Amino acid sequence: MSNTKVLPLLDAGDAVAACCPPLTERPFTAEEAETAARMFKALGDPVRLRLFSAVASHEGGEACVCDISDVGVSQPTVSHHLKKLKEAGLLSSERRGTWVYYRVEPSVLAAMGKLLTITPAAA
Amino acid sequence: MSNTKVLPLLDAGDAVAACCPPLTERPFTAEEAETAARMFKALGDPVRLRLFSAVASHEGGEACVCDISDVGVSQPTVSHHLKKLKEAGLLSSERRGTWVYYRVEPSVLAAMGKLLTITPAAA
DNA sequence: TGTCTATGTTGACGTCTATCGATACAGGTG
DNA sequence: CACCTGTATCGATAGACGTCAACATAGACA
Repeated sequence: MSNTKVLPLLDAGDAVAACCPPLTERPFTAEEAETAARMFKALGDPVRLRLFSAVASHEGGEACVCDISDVGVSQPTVSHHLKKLKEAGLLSSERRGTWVYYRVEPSVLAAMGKLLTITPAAA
Repeated sequence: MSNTKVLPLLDAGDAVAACCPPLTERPFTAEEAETAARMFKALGDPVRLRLFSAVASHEGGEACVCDISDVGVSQPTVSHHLKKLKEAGLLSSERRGTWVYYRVEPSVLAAMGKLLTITPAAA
């Protein structure tokens, strides 16, 4: 908490997109695991997964908070989870007038999908 | 081995494999999110991710504990994390003589990959 | 039998995290 | 300006989690 000087949100996304080979290709290094685990961890909470899925499946890949906040937890908790997803590089946000819109980072989604690819060599 | 039905490991794997559409297809229900989040959470720790990657990339998709336990934590911690991966349905284990071998569940890996597929409708 | 190695389990400890109510901030409307 | 709505932050708290040392268990071998 004390060492949160700056939040490198965009860097996180880029790092994730480029960091890692498929899980089945070779053993991850400590660094690769650290980077990739950050993403998996972000999706490792049911509420966050529902929020992320709601945004990802929304028209245009973006959604207002008011459209997705019906997940059974309080408003501060929703805000907290959206922040976590942002810090993990999975979502970006933009305020337009009264409402705040969250959007998925497609490159990150693709990178995660590649991680779970089954390589011919390992199969 | 005694047929203790304590841990429904295979059920967890099956549930994961069949539970969920791509994240971008429609908002997850609470139940779907609960199931899928269990997997992501299991991979959301750097040590577990390294262990899983080590097993998945090992010859034949299986590895002895002794081959993968060099991840910078104590032996009990390695055992603890392997257990977690087992409970999440990502790995299965089998004792052969002195050593215990862990193997990846390929169907689960494929199911997770499908989760992260970008559907044409959402793109 | 006893001993050695490989792996799992237990119990404890410190840290992280999900959650909430209260509050602050931002922007629209009157 | 004041007021209302949508969203973020703060502070507190209960529970989950990662880690280790100590101990337990399973199999191989003499």
